[in-house]
Amino acid sequence: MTKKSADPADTTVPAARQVPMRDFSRSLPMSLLRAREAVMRQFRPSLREHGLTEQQWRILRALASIEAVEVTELARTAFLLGPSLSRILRDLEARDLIERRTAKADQRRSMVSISKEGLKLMAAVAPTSEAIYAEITRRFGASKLAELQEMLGELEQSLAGLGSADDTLADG
Amino acid sequence: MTKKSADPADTTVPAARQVPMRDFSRSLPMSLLRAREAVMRQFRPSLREHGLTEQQWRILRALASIEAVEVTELARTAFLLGPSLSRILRDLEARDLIERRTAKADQRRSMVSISKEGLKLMAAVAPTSEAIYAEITRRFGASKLAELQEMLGELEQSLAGLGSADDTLADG
DNA sequence: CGCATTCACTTAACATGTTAAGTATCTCGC
DNA sequence: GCGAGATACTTAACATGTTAAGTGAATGCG
Repeated sequence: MTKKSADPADTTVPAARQVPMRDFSRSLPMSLLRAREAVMRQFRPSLREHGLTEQQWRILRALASIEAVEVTELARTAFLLGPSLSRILRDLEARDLIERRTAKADQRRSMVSISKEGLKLMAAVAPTSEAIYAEITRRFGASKLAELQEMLGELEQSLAGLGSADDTLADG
Repeated sequence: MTKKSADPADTTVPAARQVPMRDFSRSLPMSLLRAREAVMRQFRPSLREHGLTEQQWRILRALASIEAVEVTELARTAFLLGPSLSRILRDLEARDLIERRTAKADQRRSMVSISKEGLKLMAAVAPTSEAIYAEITRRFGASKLAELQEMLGELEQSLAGLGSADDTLADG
């Protein structure tokens, strides 16, 4: 732990230390991953008590503020890929937390909405969830939190359209 | 795509709009998730070309700077859970990218190190990876990037020891 | 020593991420 | 109105995340 072992005079090195790269643990992806994990660790226990995973909760929340959405738009909102969403919707429907009906105008489209059961579950989870979020805000600082979110948004913007030319998740 | 289809005249509202919560898409977990995805989207194609996943790459990078580590410490460094690491090490070993030997002092421990093949692969991937990182830094701004990482670290610190009392991943 | 406990790791089971292929429906040009 | 292409989703296949249980080896205590 306290042993750096990055000693230039270390002659016992079998193979390593030959590929020059940034310190791995300080890379941006790792920072983001660790930060997000630190945050989600706070929420998971509460969600778990209600039999919900993080993604299922995202979907319910996305549905709570609207009447009904197509699957594709829901995927964009909840930031899930189609296949993941497809599976989760199947399960949520089996649990009667959501409802699905085929759009009249376009038989390909499936309109998804939250059910009465789903709303009841949300009402049960929301207070705890909000309390946790409030505690995180208190610990980190509200203004700092806002600033962080601002920077995260800017980072996203910086990289928009850099990757694949056909970024499906891009905001039309 | 350009069709919103959120018809206000749809009087068939089933249930929604009854659970008061923050705007879902502006929650901290979502911001972190989107930001990280925006970043990783840049790296994945290059890694994929070399037959590596993001996690495999994390492991190789973690191994490149040391001689050998126990699996448990590697898990902490690469920020992977034991079971995931166990599987990935099995695969990387089958591909001769890493080597494993049981510790003499403690037969339970398994010492992992990167192989010559692994180093060769890293040497092949590193340039592109560094170039991508440089481009991200250029786009977002070096000082802003440093500031962001600083804030992410603080966020982590804020939440350390809030979740489970026995946070195994805590830095000793 | 004997044995319960702890430890390091693996396996198992289920859920999601990710890419590719499949299916049904729609659109459009002709 | 028909057939090629686009669209909206689903299924499939493989890899990882996550939790729980299993296995073998070390520790500690009587």
